[in-house]
Amino acid sequence: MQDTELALLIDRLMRRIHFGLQSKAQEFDEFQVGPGGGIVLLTLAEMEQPALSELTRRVARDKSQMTRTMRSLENKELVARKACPEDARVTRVLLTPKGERAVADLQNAVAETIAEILLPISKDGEETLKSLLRRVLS
Amino acid sequence: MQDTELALLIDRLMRRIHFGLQSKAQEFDEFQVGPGGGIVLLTLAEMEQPALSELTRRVARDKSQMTRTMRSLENKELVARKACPEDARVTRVLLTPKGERAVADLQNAVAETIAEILLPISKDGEETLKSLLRRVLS
DNA sequence: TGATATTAGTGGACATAGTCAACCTAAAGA
DNA sequence: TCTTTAGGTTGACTATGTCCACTAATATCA
Repeated sequence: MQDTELALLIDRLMRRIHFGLQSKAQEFDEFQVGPGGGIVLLTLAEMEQPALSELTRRVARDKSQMTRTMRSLENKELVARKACPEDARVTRVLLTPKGERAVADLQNAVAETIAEILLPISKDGEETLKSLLRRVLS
Repeated sequence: MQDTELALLIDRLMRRIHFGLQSKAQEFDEFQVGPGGGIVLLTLAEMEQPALSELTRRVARDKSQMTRTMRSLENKELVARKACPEDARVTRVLLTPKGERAVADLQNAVAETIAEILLPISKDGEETLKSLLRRVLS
């Protein structure tokens, strides 16, 4: 028996998160970064001034798209670029103070949404879920 | 501390599945249904001639987009529409024999991809993961 | 050292997917 | 009957994704 269930479950969960966040976008997305910019910001917040290429690998998007997302975030003054002395090809990316605030808002909204969605399972279940996903993606 | 980890994990897993499938698209996606059509076909395969509106709710897409996806699948003769006698507004959707074959190919490819991705965790872990997701989405 | 690959990043062109509003028809409710 | 609601379609627009070409800087290795 072919097991395709997981793929459909993941897709549906993704949509749930998406709609949950969208419904409160007015309250938290004051800079209108949208889903694309949001993922980049949240990921960036977990890294230490990564090279753009590292960030790109982490979010698993095309580098050309990342160029455009970065430009948009830069125009909103949420992120900044910094030259890398050791390697003139790379640009390091960092959050501006304004970006830090945007990230905090994003984190609140995402955490709230996730909490709502995870209501049907226990705290233990949630931890198990995350630990399994972490292992899969490690 | 705000927990946004799950959202990022889900996003990354989604991308993994996406790339895994894309890399073997030539082998299985002979009708070029792509990710959008694929999700619809797989979901449809699990339902009994649903109304288009039911299918739309299940995959959580906009109804206008579903109209277009359906047209594309219909042009490839993978799905067919059927009038509903009880309610003249609804159209029921069903897989054609050709569509059934496409679904079988899709299922193989997806199952194979999922299996590769889930290598780091045990069979038990996999079951736990699915059961947690099922409960969340129930 | 110098020729050649590789890597980081940008830009253009195009395809796919998502969103929103208007619209039509059929059914349900008052 | 009049009004409301649900199922579907269409159009227009935005956002994402993908592919390819290109520049500049570094690595590799003869």
